[in-house]
Amino acid sequence: MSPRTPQQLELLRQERKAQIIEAALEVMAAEGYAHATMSQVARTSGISKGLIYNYFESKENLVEGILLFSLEELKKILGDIPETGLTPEKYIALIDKTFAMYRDKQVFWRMYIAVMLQEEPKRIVLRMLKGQEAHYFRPWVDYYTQKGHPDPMGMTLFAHAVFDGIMLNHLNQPELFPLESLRPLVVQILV
Amino acid sequence: MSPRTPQQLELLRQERKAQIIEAALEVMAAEGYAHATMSQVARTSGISKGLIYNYFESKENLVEGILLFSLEELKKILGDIPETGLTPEKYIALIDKTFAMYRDKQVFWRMYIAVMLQEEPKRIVLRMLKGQEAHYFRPWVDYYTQKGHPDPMGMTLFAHAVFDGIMLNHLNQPELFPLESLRPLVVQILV
Amino acid sequence: MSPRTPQQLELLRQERKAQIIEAALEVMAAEGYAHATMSQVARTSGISKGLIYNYFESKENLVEGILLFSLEELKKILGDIPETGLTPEKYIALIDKTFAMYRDKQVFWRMYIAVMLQEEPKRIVLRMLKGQEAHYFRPWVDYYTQKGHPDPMGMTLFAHAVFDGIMLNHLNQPELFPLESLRPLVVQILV
Amino acid sequence: MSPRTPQQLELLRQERKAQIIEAALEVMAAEGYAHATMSQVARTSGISKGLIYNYFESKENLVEGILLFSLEELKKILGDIPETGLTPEKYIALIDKTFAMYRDKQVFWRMYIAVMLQEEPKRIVLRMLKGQEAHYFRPWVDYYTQKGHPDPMGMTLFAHAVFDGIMLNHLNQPELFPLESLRPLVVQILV
DNA sequence: AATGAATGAGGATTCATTCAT
DNA sequence: TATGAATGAATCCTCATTCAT
Repeated sequence: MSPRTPQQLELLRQERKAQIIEAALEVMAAEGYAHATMSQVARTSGISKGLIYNYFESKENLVEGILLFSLEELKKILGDIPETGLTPEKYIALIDKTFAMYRDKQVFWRMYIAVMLQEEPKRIVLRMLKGQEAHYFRPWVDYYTQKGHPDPMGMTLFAHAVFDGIMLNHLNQPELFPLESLRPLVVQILV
Repeated sequence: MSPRTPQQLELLRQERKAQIIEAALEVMAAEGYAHATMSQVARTSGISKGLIYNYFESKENLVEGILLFSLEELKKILGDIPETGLTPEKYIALIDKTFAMYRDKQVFWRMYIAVMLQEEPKRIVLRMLKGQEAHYFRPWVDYYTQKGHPDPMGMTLFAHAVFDGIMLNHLNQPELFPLESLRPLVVQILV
Repeated sequence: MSPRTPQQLELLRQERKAQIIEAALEVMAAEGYAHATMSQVARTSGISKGLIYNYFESKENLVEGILLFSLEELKKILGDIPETGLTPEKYIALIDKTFAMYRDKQVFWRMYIAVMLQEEPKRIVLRMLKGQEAHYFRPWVDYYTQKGHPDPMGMTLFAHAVFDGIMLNHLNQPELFPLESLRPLVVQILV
Repeated sequence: MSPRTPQQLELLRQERKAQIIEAALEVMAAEGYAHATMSQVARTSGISKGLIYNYFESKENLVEGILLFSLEELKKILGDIPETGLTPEKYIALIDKTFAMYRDKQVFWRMYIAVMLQEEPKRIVLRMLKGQEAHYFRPWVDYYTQKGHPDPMGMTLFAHAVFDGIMLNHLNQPELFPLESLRPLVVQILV
């Protein structure tokens, strides 16, 4: 037979990569970054160990891949906010979408924090995020400025701290931190 | 040399234990819980590996020791609040003490989160904390009740989420999350 | 396109084989036999891994191919000596040609020795050479016999040891073992 | 019981190290550097894999250890020659001792060459030898100068090439390169 | 004939824990 | 009580070789 076309190969590679990332996300969520083994990822993904190294040159590199992939997912939540700005309605919708993610993508959040707190991978993430904060925070700063808040940047940071804190606690003790009952307070204080 | 009295021995044990915990805290802060090795702890503490196992029966057990030790430290911050309750002045003082700890004991907080997010050690912590939340949250619930807040428990959780979120972000990007400039907002919204 | 004739196909095969061998020689010279990988050979030669296995059934087999190929090259240096015998003039010319090879084909010599010293490939070479030494040494034995040397076979071995020793040292420390300044001595003692 | 004294520990470490080197030498001689596995070394030495890494931080490092150890052995052969210089009698004795080593320490020579030809470990060896050649060659240069040889340095290199060439060939085909029958020629031509 | 994705056995290395002294 | 040598299971990673296309 004739060999696969470059297009076919590219497609195949994309699929495999997604397959590996999905499995890695699952395993690392359950075991934690350091405790998860490449063998587990291989078994879970149904892909041989060797092939994984064909796509990611090391375990650390795999984590980087996961993070890149996940950040793309996160961006989707923001939707057009970075371009068109925040409104109260959009803010509330964002809160709901974010809370939904806290519920459904625990996998990612757990890894995100775990990774954040380890020196090595942190550098990877920071490199990825560096210089994007200003751009990322912009809609909030504008929003609180328009609302006439005396310290828009401070309020922006405060708002983000609230989200991270809720996420962290919900991750650890979901029943103690029920998102629904926190929602009204969050809306009232932040929006 | 005359044999030591039991009291002296007990004192010696306590000192050694503190010495080990301090070293472990230092190593784990730098390397992360999973990446830190018992050999490093031994080298840093100046105590032989064998002897460490005389004081802590496993690495996990050592982590438990660190957490117990650290929780004691944390309790000191609360002072008499659990017994005598919160007042606005005490609340503000508590905020300042907490922020000071975020600055000075990054070591502990880093490990605290890292540990929180790994399945295994988490159970240890949870076992330690279980059933204490009600008791621990009490002063806040009372405080917000007295203030006439419509959802004292929700506000209590919200307040704690704020603290955790600030801590998490300050840990990762201290210059982006300056505690001083957040302080007025925190006081205004929470107290 | 019209189908190629069998002759064309055979020619193509020969070219491909040479292409692979050349690349393998290059890679193995740089990395050493054991450290060189088939993937590197594929990349360097511009021929896919799969196709390489169409020409050489294993890595070991590829090495054998290289050696066979290289021995042919070596034989060319000897020219008609095996048939017509050695004369002083021919001997000197041979020395010069050999020294030139030490300079230009380091690749091959390095691999030659590396291969010699590893048990597995050595067997391959020995199998190839077995029984040829007598034939190969003949011109030297005859030469030293005619010169009236009391131990022609010993002198033959001695001469070959000299060449190998020079090659080995020149390979490792070219600037310490300058071939030109050794030439007069070699001529004087061996010819 | 009381712990071992530093002296006891040092002695123990020396013994273990020698034990490992001996086994490694044996395994690498039989299998070649690259093909030898740390597991084999462990099995042969009767020492656990883990402990080997307590003494040598990597496989490459182990090779370095072997070479250092072996070079010491080699120096013993030279005896007082570096200080007191060469005489014909000493030269002949040296030839005999060297030939004896070619016979008995094939292990070392094989590894020596193998290592020489691999880029990475070569640097280790070169670093060890660098700048020692002049000192090492001195007795030979003096010897040939006194004999009135027109090119003492060239003759020195020639002599060393002879030894290396004989060693290389004897290693590969001992029966074809009988050291005894080469001895008279070597003595006659070099001494 | 040609490609490179896929496999998996094998090898280097780490580290919690034990144990002789 | 105190030491650090010793163990070996567990883990990451490599690479010759195969195979679907």
